[in-house]
Amino acid sequence: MANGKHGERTAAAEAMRPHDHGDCIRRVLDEAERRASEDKVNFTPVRRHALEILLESHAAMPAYGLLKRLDAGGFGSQPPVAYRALDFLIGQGFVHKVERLNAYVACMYPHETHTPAFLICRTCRSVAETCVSPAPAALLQEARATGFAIECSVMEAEGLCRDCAPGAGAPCG
Amino acid sequence: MANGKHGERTAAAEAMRPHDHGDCIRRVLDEAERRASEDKVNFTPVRRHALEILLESHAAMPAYGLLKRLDAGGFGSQPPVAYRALDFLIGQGFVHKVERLNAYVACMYPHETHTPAFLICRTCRSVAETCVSPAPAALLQEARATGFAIECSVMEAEGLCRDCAPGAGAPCG
DNA sequence: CTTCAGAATAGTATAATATAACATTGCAGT
DNA sequence: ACTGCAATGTTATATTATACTATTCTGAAG
Repeated sequence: MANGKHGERTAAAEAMRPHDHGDCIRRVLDEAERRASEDKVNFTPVRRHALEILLESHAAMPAYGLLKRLDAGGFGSQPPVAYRALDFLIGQGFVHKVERLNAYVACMYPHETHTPAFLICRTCRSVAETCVSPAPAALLQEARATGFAIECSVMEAEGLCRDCAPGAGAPCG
Repeated sequence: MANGKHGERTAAAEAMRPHDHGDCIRRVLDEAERRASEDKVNFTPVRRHALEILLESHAAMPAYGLLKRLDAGGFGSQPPVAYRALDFLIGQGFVHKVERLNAYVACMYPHETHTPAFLICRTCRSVAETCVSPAPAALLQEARATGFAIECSVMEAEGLCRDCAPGAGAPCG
């Protein structure tokens, strides 16, 4: 099955097939670096390291997992360390939160502002990001009808990735 | 602004306009009762009371808010009381979890299995449920392309409801 | 009627996620 | 040097959720 560990097969959208993940990381990191200097925001060591950690795999990582890694890197062990880095990275659009998992994943499309959508495997917890339209048509329509102004949306589908295909029952109600 | 309190205006889909919320509650409760007996599941007092509490408003309620109310009703004060009731209600499709808020809302369409979608006001936290297709087209397409089997999906849009229309910046990154 | 199995509830403890609040540092602009 | 702001350090606590064990209730089998 897919497992999202660095260098192994993952189920992330563009990572369904084995790929040079080193390239993957470099590409995104370079883009982030470029965007940050362009926007004159402070891409500090802890922020950069947090992004590097999340980029190691296409799987979502919980905040406390990230914190542990940051601590190992000498950036401190208290929750605000991780949450501040995440706030920044999410603000810049370099990282997304996967609400369904309460976990965080590096954005694979940092070059464009977009509304992400995720395919989440309930078995291996791999997360595939796709880059789609701002919101499902039905929601847009309902919003128009009721005078609701959509600012951002969350689209997450849970199920089984190809590699986890056979057994078990649905996780949702 | 909309506020979702019982008997006042709310921004929930069918509740954008003032309505007889008593009818609203009765209708859903009756339907739940019917479905429960049809499915031979045990709609016990604590489960029923939990649903009644959530039905009081079209806003999402956190688990510990529900717990407090259940405790006030004599059903116990420990977290499992609320989470067990929620597990049941969600399993039956009578309640949805709003992932973005980590909060729970009574389903307004208990008569049909469906994938819910929500419009969440970031100011008044009102939640409007709409009843839509299983997943956004783009996700379905991506799923097909990668062999991912979608079992359920989450669609949540955050923004400003009509009543909260003017000021402030976006909450998302 | 008794016993047994399963569902539901009660209760305890703790895990996991997230933020508030305040102190300190370091640097850019004046 | 001073000042103002962004970032970081630190402590504490809030919020959300689950694991686990024991007990009670109820209905079906014997």
